[in-house]
Amino acid sequence: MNIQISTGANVPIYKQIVEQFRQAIATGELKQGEALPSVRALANQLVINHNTVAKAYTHLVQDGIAVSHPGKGLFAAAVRNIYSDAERTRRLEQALEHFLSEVLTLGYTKEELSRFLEEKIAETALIKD
Amino acid sequence: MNIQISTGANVPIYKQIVEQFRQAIATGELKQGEALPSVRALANQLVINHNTVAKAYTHLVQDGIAVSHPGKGLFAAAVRNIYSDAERTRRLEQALEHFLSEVLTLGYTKEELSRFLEEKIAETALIKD
DNA sequence: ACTACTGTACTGTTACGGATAGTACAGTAA
DNA sequence: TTACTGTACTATCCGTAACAGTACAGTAGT
Repeated sequence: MNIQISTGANVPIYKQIVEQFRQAIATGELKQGEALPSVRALANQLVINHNTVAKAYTHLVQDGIAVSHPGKGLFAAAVRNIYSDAERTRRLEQALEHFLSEVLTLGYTKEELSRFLEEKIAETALIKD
Repeated sequence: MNIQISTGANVPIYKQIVEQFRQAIATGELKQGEALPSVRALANQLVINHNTVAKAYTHLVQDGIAVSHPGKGLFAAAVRNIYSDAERTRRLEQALEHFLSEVLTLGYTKEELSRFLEEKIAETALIKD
């Protein structure tokens, strides 16, 4: 796992870590049962405080995408639907609305948008078909 | 203009205001030359500090989607492309990647995603065809 | 048993952003 | 003159992020 953070971004470090592990597990880059780097190892690698990594890990556990074995480490959980169907739909709708709101101000036409989206989805790896 | 804010959200009030005016102007709900509510009027209406509204307004002006006439008020600017083509593309790509990243963890298939997107784009009002 | 690792849990401290309150000033218009 | 407009300050409060340091119990190899 190659985690990268940028301190200049307006998004907190621990959220960047959470996001990258979320994605790695969702895409299968990190398979079920595989161990995540230890809090101290990752903290040392990223030159940040181990508490910050620990904070990210608690989020991963709370989200159910990683399981904790105190004394052993953190491990990627089984890929499964964490949310209910309603929650899943709600999150999708919210994400989409946020995206459209962003794009609205850019003045793209529906055609341009559709074309761009289809392209991007097609080339996005590891979204199951 | 009916601005609504939620204090419970993790997004700052001033950003909520900016976002809603951005959208209102982009969609044409707020036409060029139309006046925005005064900082104090809106602050009073939303029961927030007028400095918070002023902060939102400075962002709108900086973004070029509203013009300020000190002593008179703030007015919706002409709808135009604020960004260069490169910047426009960059923002679109970034927004899309963020969206896909969000959705990736939800486990949607490409077909589901495509269908959902097309539907949503079609029903979204006022994106020029 | 010893050692070295693991996650977790504290106490402080520092820094920054968001929001508040209050005040002030110059421009605009009835 | 009066009442509005945006703008610009100062000061304060609170929450979050990140830091430093320490500590403890669980796990595993030697």
